[in-house]
Amino acid sequence: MTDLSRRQVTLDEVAERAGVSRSAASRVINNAPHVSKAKRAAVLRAVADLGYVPNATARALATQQAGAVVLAISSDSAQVFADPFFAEVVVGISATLDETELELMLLLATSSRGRTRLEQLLRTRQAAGVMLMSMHGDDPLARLAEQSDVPVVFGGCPIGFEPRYYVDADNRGGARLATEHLIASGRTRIATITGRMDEGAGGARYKGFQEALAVAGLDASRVAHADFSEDGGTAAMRELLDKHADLDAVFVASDQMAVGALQVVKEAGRSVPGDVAIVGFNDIAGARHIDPPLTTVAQPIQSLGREMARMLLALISGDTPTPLILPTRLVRRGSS
Amino acid sequence: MTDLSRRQVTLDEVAERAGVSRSAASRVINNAPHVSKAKRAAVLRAVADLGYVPNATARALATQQAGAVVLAISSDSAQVFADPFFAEVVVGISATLDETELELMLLLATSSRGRTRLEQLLRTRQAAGVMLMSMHGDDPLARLAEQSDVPVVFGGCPIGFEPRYYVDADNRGGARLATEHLIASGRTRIATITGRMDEGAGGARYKGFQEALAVAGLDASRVAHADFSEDGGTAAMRELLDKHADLDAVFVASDQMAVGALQVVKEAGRSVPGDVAIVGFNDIAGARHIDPPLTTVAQPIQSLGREMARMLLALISGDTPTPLILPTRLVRRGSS
DNA sequence: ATGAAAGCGCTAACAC
DNA sequence: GTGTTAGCGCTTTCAT
Repeated sequence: MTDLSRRQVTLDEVAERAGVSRSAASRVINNAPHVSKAKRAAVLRAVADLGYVPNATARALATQQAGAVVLAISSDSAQVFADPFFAEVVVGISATLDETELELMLLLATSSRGRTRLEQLLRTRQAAGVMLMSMHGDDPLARLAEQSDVPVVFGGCPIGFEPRYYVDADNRGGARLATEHLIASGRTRIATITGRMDEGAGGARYKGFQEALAVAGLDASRVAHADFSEDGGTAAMRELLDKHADLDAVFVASDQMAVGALQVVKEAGRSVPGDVAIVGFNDIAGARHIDPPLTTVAQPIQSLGREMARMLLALISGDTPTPLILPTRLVRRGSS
Repeated sequence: MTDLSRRQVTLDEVAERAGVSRSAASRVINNAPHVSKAKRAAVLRAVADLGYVPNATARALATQQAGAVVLAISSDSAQVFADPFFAEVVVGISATLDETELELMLLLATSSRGRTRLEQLLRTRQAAGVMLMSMHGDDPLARLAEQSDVPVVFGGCPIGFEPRYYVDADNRGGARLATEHLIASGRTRIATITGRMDEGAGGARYKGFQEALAVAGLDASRVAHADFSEDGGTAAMRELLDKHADLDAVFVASDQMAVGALQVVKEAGRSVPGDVAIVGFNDIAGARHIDPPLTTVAQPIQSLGREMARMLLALISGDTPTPLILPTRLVRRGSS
């Protein structure tokens, strides 16, 4: 009987059917106190009979609080979202949100339209909260987000400023781990290919690399900068081979770049890991299948999503969480 | 001056500031006719001064139409969304939606809660439209979606029934292409590893395989069923090698499975493509980097997303689009 | 061309 | 416990 109802069933109809006032019905729906057992039951029955589903829009308008949170990816190209990384993050977020009434909106704030939308979101309280990823520190939206009165959690700590609330992977620690591993296996002329230095992850991984080398008293001058992409890795590795022909290992700040770099090294006639050891970062799905299988630093991506959502929920309910750094770990495979 | 406004700026405030009635202001905002040039200008100025942004919730309530569309992934495990495939789809969808006022909500309808949410979405008009992916034909939600009075477009044609509106990749054609390529290169004892046969893509790819073999008058009995996953591919390949030791080629219905299969073939001491040629499906990012690089069938994933969104927009605005099949193409690499 | 008034479906004060 | 009332911010007849 609930099937045929094309029209929205209203609370008034439920109330009428149950023979109670609208407020009583409302109280039952939101299981608030001050309703007699009998009336409560009557309302519940009416709800079932009529197939009542509260109108989220009306509720949002009345309560002045939105029923959705937003995951916004702020970046120059929508293409970055194609990185499997985000899909994993979304799975984590979704898992956490699943236990609430909140919906998840996705905003690829890539075009100027998208950015405007994000800006409006931040200004008006159309969303219960916002999760922001791929934010560059110098992006004005970052500041705006920080000042906004809608709760905002950053995913990844942008370079240049530390947001109040964020969850990030331990990029620096992971890079140290990787570099120390290289050192421990006897390498001494260790290079690095960095990611974009205007991104938090790029800077942090570079810093970790430097630290490890400093502690060991090794030379940290063999560095080439790239942009996290495979092609970038290719170019950077060529540069490295060119300028620092003596290198015997390289810490590459992303697996995608490592793939490109590996190719170049092999084409240059050097063996991996014999002549040159390589360690990547991210543990992408393909990492174990390239030849040789890539040693890399894995980060708990789904947890990242889960924790971002959790932190946002905390913020929404008025708590004051502290930033979170999630551990990374080294996955040893053949390339080092 | 627009910065400090913590409170929502209302239309009334704009109207007052502009010295006009609320209706006039409203007309300007929605650029409706019947407003004098002077008043229009005044309102526009007030909007700019105050930093007015219409309240989407209130608007939705008044107009009875939602400001968001939903992408729902219906599947037993949230994990499927981690497939990079969806990220690409989302990029496509987002690109199309970017030109509209519609927001994108993401619903991983995996838990029973998630499914309930999807169901309610379909029953109540809380969303302007819904895009449904990974639907199994026997899922009751599929029927419900088909009857729902909110516009629904399917991504991928579920097995068992053909939805009114869908966009799909040419899975059957792609599989034929792949198999024909194998035949053309002289293989005669061709096997296949299928995906889940309860999914549209799984069935269609298998059918394409059969067709190609039938046309060539070749035996199509060498088949093992798997579930699209790498582990599934591994197991299926073992089975195949066991039961049909004479095979000289295999069409694998997904790259993930192909990766597993390739491994098994090599471990069995057979060379690829010398002894056994392999063709995959999907052209995942890693396909070109495995050894040997994987020949595979590529589908236009972003286009899939774009077209789904376009079709949904058409539906929302009252048109009656026709289903779309997007072409696939063979990407020849080393494994065949 | 213009403004007044009546909702959209819900919640929340407030009286009883 | 219970019901009445007044909004939330917007759109939309309907008179003027």
